[in-house]
Amino acid sequence: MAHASFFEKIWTLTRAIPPGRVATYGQLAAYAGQPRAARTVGWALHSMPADADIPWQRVINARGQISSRRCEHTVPLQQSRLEAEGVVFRNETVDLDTFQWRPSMDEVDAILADFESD
DNA sequence: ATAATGACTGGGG
DNA sequence: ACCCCAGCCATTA
Repeated sequence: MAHASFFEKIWTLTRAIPPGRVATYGQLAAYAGQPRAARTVGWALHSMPADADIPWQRVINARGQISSRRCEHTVPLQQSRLEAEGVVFRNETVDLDTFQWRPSMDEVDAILADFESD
């Protein structure tokens, strides 16, 4: 993987989120090495290649709610995609205690292994 | 090199 | 619990 950009790390991490689980922007930012770059994660997903097979719907905000109001992906679309995977919404909110993806540090390292050897 | 731009977040009121 | 706001930071729409 040549010159691992922050965006590429975010895309790779997003692809690793299992179906039926969700991750938050801040969570992925931290895994990518920038705990304070949550906003940049949203940008990374917004600018991901259209042909890439990335489960963008599995990334939501720290409140357990969908934050895609401002982009082409409508909230209903993201919610329906998640519900199709088994994620339950209650009052437009996902219970993070139940559905948040919680990989071990080792798993995260393995997911990003391709970037480390740069 | 600078400024602008968000699919954010945590804390305070 | 809810709303608001200042701080955040990689990338360049």
